[in-house]
Amino acid sequence: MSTTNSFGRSTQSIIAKDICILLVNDDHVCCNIVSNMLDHCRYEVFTYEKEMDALSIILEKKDTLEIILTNVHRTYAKKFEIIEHIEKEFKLQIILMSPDVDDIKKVSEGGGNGVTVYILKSLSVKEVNNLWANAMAQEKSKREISSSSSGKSRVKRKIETDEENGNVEKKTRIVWTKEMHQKFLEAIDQLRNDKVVPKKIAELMNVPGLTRENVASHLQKYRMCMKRAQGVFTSSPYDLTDPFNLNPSQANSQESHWNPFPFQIRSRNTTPSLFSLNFYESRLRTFPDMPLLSKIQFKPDRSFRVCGDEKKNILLSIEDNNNNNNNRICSDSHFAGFKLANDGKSIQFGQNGHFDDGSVNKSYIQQHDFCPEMGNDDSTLGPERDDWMSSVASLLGVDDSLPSILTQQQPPTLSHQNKVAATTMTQPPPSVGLQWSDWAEPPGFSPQQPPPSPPGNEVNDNFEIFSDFISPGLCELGKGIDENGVDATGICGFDDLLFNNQDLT
DNA sequence: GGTCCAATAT
DNA sequence: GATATTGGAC
Repeated sequence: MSTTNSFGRSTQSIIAKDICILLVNDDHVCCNIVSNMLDHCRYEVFTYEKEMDALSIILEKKDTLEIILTNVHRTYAKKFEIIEHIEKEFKLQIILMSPDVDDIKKVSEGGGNGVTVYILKSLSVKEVNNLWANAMAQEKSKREISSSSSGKSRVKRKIETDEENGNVEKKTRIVWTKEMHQKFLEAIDQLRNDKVVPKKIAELMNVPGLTRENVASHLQKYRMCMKRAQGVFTSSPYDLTDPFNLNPSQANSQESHWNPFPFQIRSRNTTPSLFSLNFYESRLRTFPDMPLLSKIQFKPDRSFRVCGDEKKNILLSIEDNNNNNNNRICSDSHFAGFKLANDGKSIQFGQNGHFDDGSVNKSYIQQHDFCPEMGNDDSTLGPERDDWMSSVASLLGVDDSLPSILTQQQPPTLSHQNKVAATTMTQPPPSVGLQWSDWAEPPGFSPQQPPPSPPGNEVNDNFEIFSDFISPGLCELGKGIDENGVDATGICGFDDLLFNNQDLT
C-alpha cells in the first residue's frame, strides 16, 4: 500500500476521512480527475496488485467505505464475483463505468449482481462530486449525528472551485437500466397523488449521480411512450361511436346523455377467436385451482361485447361456453378487461365470473408488458407470447403488422383469490402483487353499502375502470345469490347493462 | 432564481 | 434512438 497519488496501477482504493471510494479502474481520464480531487481533498490512496486485495481493503475499511467504483470492460466475470460478494457482505453502493454503452447494457441485462449505477464514459469532476455528495448525505443520515459539516463544506468548496475556473464539463451520459427504470416507476407510483415532476422523482429514486435533468429527460420519454401506447387502443378499426362525445350533433341528445359509456365499440364479424385464453391456459396451468379458465371462450360475432372508455380501458363481457344458449342475460356470465397500467409499459388483464362447478366466483388479474420502449426485452416466452399477441391483435382488429406494442411480457406477477372465500373467511387475501378486489369492486357498486375506503391515502386507480363503465343507477343489476346462497355480487351486472344498451351499439 | 416542459441538438 | 441541452413559461 502507498499514500501517494500515482495512478500507474490498474486498481486503486481512494479513502478519505469521511468517505471512501474504491476505484477499480484503469481509465486514465477518470484517474486524472480523481487525482485532481486528491489534490484538493487530501485523500489517502491505497493501491493493490490483485483484485482480491481490494476485498481485504474493503474488509479493513468497511465502516468508512461508501462507494465502489469500477470499470466494466475486459474481466467481467472475475469482477462480478467480487462485486457480488461486496454487495452481499457489505451492502455498499457499486458504480460501474464503461465507455461503451453496449457493455453496460450487456452487464445490466445479465442481472448486474448488485450494481446500483451505471455510468457511460469517463467520470467528470461534477460527476464525482455528485457521487461524493450523495454518499456523504447517506453517511450523514446513517450516523444521524452532526459532526459531518466539515465534509459537506468540502464538497461545496470543490464545486465552487469548478465554477470559478469556468470548468464546464460535458455531462456523463447515463444509462437507464432495468433497475433504475424500476426505481423510476416506483417513484412515479409513490407520487400518484402528488405532482409527478422530475425533482421529486429524482429525490425518491435516490440514485447517486442521477440528476434532475436526467430524470426530466427520461420522464419526457416515458410520457411520450405512454401517450403512444394509449393511442393504440383508439387506432383499431372498430366502429367507434361518438368517441369522447365530440360529435356536436349528439352532444346534447338524450341517448348520449344517459349512455354511461363515452363510446362503445363492437367487434367485427371475424372468425371466432379464443382471445388470449390459449395463453392463459398455458400460463395458469401451474395453478391447479384454475383449470376452468379454458372453458371461457369469446365468440366475436355475438357472444361478447367490447367497451372502452376515454382512458382507453377495454372491458369485455364473456359468455360461458357451457351456457351458450343465446345472447341474453346470463347469471354465469364472465367478463374480462384490460387497461393501460400505471407504469405505462404494460396492460393489466383481469377476468372474473361464476364457474359452472357452482362453487366459486374466481378472479384473476395479470399484468403484461406491452410498451417495449420503456421495458426490457424478454423474448423467452416463445409461442405463448405469439399467442397472446395475435389474440390481442385479433381482438383489437389489427393485423400482424401490429406495432411492437404487444410483443413483450414479464414473468406474471399473478395473484388470485377466491372472492367468496375472501369475504366469508378470516384468511387474508394474498398480499403479493395486484389484488383482484382492486379491479373488481368500484366504489358505489352497492350504493347503500359503499365499500370501505382504502387505508391511508392509497387510491385504488382501478376504480376508474368500472365507474366509467357502469353508471351508478344500474349498479344494482349486478346483485345476485349464487347457488351456495352466498352473495355473489360482483361485476356480473355488466352483461345486463350491455343488454339494455344493445340498441346503441 | 429554481423548476418544469417541450423542442431541439448531439 | 436515447439522452442531453436549451429556452420560454411559470
